[in-house]
Amino acid sequence: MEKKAKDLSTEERIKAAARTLFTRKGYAATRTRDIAKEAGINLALLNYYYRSKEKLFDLVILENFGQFVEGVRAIMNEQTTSLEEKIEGLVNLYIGKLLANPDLPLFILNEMRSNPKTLKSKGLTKDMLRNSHFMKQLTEELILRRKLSVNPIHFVMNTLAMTVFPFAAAPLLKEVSGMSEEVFVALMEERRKLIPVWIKKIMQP
Amino acid sequence: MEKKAKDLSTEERIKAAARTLFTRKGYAATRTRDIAKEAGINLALLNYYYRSKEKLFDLVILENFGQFVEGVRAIMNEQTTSLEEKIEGLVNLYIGKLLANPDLPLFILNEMRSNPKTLKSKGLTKDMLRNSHFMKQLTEELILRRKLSVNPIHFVMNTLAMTVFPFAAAPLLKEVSGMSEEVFVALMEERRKLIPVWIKKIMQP
DNA sequence: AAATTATTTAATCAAGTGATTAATATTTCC
DNA sequence: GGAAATATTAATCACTTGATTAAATAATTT
Repeated sequence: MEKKAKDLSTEERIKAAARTLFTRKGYAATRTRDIAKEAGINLALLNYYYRSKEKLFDLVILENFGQFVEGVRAIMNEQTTSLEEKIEGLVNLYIGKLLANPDLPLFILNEMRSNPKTLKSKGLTKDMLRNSHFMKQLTEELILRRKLSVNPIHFVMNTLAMTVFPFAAAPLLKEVSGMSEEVFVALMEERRKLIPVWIKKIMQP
Repeated sequence: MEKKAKDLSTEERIKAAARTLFTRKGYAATRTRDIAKEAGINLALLNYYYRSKEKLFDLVILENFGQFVEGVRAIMNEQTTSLEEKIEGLVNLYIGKLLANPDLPLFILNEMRSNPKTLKSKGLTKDMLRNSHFMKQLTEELILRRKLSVNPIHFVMNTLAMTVFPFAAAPLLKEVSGMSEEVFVALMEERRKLIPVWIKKIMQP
């Protein structure tokens, strides 16, 4: 079957609909009839193409985790960039990703809580953090050069926290602060530059 | 009926079971039969005491949001403490809360994403942040004294991010770093002192 | 002790859900 | 053009789920 220009195939439309709804609402709260309606197809086609709701969900996990970690390994293991440049790269990567897909953080956090080994089986390798050039540089900087007795993991947590948490908590932050979506997005754009500066500051002895 | 010493009533046991499962798994993924089994009761009692699954869930939301915001207003509006002391109080409050109930952050974040007005109808008032003494002190410190052109909301986000995110992301952080639960808890305890220091540092011009 | 109220249970129900299927339509291949 | 393959649909099914109910038991009140 020749696909129409600019249009997805039925198979792709089902997967896109599934991804949207599973990411936003989770597995249990998403009905197969919801997916069919979102995709604009008959329900039987979901089973025709994907065999079951669960197999479709497995695909969505694969894609979401793939998107979550895409680009990380390259940044973390670039041999010619400084620690500071790596942090800038990582922060920019994630702010860009999450502005485009604000439902992703909660999906990842929820799935990791339900199935902690998911990330390992979906592409996470040791060189994304533990055996990365980044971690080597961070440890050298903190322990050897600055003689800090603080565990370097704190700074990894802080970098991820300041970058990812605002997206996961956006509805909460908007409610407690009264800010609009526009203001929120503007703050996230500001944080591209601010977060690396803050991380640099808190690493000072 | 006289309740046995040290034992909850049937009604309380049902609510405790519901809270455990709803907080961990969410509304849709929790079956009423699951709750009945967890509470050790016949399923009909759930409807006898609470009328429906949804009403029971509403109670759990009320309790969880109540616990989430308990203590915040007092810290935020204490007239005799400094900005720094408020930050220390807030960080200690939340690290204590979340060490005791690590499932709470994701529950709150999920519920806020599903129903953004929930917090407003469950006890959030403007004097918890926007009209708080804390916010007044923060704005004064940043704008008037240090002449920073950075939106004070960034620091609120950072404080919450560094405090809450590690708990929400604990499975992810343990997986990428390889640390154990014991190491994780130790790091959280360290952060009681570290986070206020970091916040102080990033507020420097 | 009897009446009343509260609690508990097994059985059952209606509605919803994920999956299946026979039939039909469309597209591709020879 | 017909056969084969692929795609699609409405109807249906078995099972699950939240809720209900009649009956039995326990506790409380009179």
